[in-house]
Amino acid sequence: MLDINFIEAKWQREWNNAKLFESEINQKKPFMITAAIPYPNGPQHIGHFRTYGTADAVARYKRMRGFNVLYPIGFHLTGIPLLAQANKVKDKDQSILNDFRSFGIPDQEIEKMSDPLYMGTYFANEVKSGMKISGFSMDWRRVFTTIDPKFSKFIEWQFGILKEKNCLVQGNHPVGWCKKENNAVGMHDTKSDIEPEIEQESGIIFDIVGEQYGLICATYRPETIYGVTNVFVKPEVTYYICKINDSQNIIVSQQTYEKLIFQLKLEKISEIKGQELLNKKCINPLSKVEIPILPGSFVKEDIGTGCVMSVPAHAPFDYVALKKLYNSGYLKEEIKPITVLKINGVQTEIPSLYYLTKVSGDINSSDEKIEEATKLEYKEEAHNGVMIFPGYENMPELETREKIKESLSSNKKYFPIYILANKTKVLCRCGTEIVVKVIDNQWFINYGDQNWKNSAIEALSEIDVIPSKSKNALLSAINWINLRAVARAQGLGTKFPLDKNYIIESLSDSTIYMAYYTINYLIEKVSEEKLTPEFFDFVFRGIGDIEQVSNNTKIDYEIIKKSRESFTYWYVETSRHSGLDLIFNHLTMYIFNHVLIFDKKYWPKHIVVNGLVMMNGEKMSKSLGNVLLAKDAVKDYGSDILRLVEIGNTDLFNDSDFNVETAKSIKDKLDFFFDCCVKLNEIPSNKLENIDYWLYSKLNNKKIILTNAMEKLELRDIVTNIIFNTSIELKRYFSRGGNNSIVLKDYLSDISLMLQPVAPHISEELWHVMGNTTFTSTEKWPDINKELIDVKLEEKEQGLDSLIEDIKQAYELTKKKIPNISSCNIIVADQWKRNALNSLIETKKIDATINALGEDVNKEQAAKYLSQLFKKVNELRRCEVDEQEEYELLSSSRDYISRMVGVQIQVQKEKESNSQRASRANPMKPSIEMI
RNA sequence: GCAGGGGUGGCAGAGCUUGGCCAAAUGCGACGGGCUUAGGACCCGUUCCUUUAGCGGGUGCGAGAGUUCAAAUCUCUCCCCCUGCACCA
Repeated sequence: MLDINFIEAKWQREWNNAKLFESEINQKKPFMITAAIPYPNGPQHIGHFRTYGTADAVARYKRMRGFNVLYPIGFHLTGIPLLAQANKVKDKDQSILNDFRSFGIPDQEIEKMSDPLYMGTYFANEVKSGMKISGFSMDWRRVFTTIDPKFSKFIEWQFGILKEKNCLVQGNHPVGWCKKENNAVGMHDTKSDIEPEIEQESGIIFDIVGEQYGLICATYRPETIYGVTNVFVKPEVTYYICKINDSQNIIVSQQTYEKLIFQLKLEKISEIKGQELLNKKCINPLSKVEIPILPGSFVKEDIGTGCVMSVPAHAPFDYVALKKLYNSGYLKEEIKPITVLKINGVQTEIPSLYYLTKVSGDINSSDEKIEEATKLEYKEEAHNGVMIFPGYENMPELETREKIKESLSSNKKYFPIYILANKTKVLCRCGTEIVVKVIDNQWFINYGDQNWKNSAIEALSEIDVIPSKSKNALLSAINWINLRAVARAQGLGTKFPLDKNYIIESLSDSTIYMAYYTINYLIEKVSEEKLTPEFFDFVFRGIGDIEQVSNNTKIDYEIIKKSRESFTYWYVETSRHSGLDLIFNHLTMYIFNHVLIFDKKYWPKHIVVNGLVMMNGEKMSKSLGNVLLAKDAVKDYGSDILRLVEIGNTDLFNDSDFNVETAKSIKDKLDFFFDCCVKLNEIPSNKLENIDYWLYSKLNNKKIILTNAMEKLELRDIVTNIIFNTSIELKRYFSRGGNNSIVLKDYLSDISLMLQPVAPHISEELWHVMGNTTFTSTEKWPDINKELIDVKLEEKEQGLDSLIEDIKQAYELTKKKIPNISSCNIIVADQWKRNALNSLIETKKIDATINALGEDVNKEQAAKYLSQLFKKVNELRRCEVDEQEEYELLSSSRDYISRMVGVQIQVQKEKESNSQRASRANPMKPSIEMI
């Protein structure tokens, strides 16, 4: 039995002593692998085995393939969540305190976590120790965090380049906002962690006839402007007349005014009751038609602007409201809906009525029904609708929307209005309702720049993306990404160089940090103020003269030289491991920033996307209540087994339980391998027999499969092949009478070597038990010996297995009828049948085949046989084993078959048998006769 | 809505790129049997339906249609699910 904890600790000690993973420049080809750095806002849970275990497997495999491998790690402390969490601790938020206690964190530590930096550092250390006991082959000398002052210098340098290349632009940007705290509010700052969903609406101004002010209506569908028949206001509501953008006057409801002042420049002039607007008329800003202002009881005074433009032909609510007004007698004359768009194939005068009827509603329906009709209509019209209004004929609705916005804008009758689309009100932690604020002069990184995009696409075309289907996603991400806001008001991180009141947003400060690993331990003794852009320019871009850089920065010449050497050595062959969820942000930004900053030689080469599993420890803890901490799991199961489980089982985190059964079954298999290794010296070494060659053949096939899987990172295949199939093969070898230490030792040695990437500790242990004194970590990946692959031999063994299956079934079924069966004849098919089979496959013609068989064959018999075969002529497979070979195989395996099926076995040849069933024999599918 | 990825046996999950040993790997589960005082572990078998001993036959990989001698695999249409959509790591 393997004592997992003992051997893991032992080998970790050995690796440390030998400094196996401290990577320095040498003659070998470099390979640098980086995995997304953890965000330490909690203890490390077993999910990390997927990300870092996978990267570790690659690192270990590449070492065995002769590469000089660098696998560094850092910690990402930048951002808001730590701050938000620290605030919760400060506020004594019970749920977070309970969470932390359940992780076994002492109370006095939790208290100190009201300081976000303390919390981050604490958990970073936790995660680090979790990684260490997991035995990941990282170079621990290179650890840093994204809030290290020196790293900040590096980021400032990066942003200097972004600025210099005109990649930073300013503009307006809507954000969730707490007016009490005067702060931008993201998901982490709201009650119950609700993400504020900001949507854009169109505000359209309708001037009022004879007045100095207009109404501003909010709508999702400005393209229906030509279908507007009237405007609704709510009579009992107070409206404010205000000046917008120091030019025209508009009115909005009092309640929406309070929100809109955060988006539009509004200056209140006076108040007016909705009632007072009712007798007035206003002007459609595009068609210039005069339309009435009508009372709308359904108008919500706190949404949009409190004024609604009415399009009865395309909005069921408007249609119903107008009908009701007419029925009540308020309107003397019915207002006729104006239809402006149609859907091909749908015949209707008034679409809103059509949809109302479609959901089996009428004008007396409940709001829910009308809402349903509205949604359906909006959806179908947006999808399939084309305009019928003169001037816009056949233009799709969405295209028209943009056109109309433009026309309105040019008349200054259009203003974007942002609303929160959340179903319920979003509250700040302090209890205040969140509003949308448009921030002026927000800084963006302009990923929309076409030249920049082109370079990124060029780079992507050279990147080996695993799995390859993710390459598509990356390409569309590159095309899609546009402006990205880069400055944040709060959180930990590097100050934004162009406005020191802000902090660089945390995904933007981690796009090129991998390059920093190549130098950070070299500049350990350099004080941060010396780390000027000149230094980084030289090290990472080769700009300038080293003497001069040294003189100007006062940094030691040797340090600069080494840094440059280190970067240029390591950063050529880089592999990036990241999660599927990061394709649309981090990985895309990673490519963009690399192509902007570095020479082509140092662009990304290899991206590995860990698919299928969403890593979200937080969710795991809260919804499932079953966080399995890495350190506990390692103690219970061992790092190697966790690696194998994680790699072999994708959907671990979708299940509520850690799959103990799988872990156990893997442990059993490993124990079995271990026992085989231990017993190796009790096994004699003999002359090689068929079954030994069979094992060699299997072994070399396995090497092909595993090498291939390692190259393509099909890790699941690795686990099934090296754990489960190996155990099946070994068991079959023994039960088939295999007992030869020569082949076993070769087999087990290669298995233990090939275990190294995915189960490094056990790999070392097996290797060691077999008498080796080196590390598998530094051994070579086994070579494939194709000559030992014997297809025919494997075919024979497989034939034997299926024969045994057949006999067993036949035996079981026959036993019921004839209880005293004692033995079984197996009858080997004649050679002519093999010839006929193979010939039929080639010619696909029965007559030609028969003629080719020669004179000694009974043609009638052959025709019967072939006509049967011919039914499936396209599915037949050649049989390479001839009659004599099959006969010898079965004869020599009599004991084995006997043992497996429990009856005596006799082997006969078809032509020598007088059994009635003899003619049923097929090549490699002998006839069976129970006696 | 836009974008990306999916829908396979009791479950998880391969396979579909390069159509054919695919009734579909592997693991788990379930059932039966062996071993045990018993349980666990381990071993053997069964696990779509049918079958006149194995052979064989039928149905079958979201739904439907098509291409083909042949489709889980290729094409088209439809339905459904997951993820992301920006200041949030």
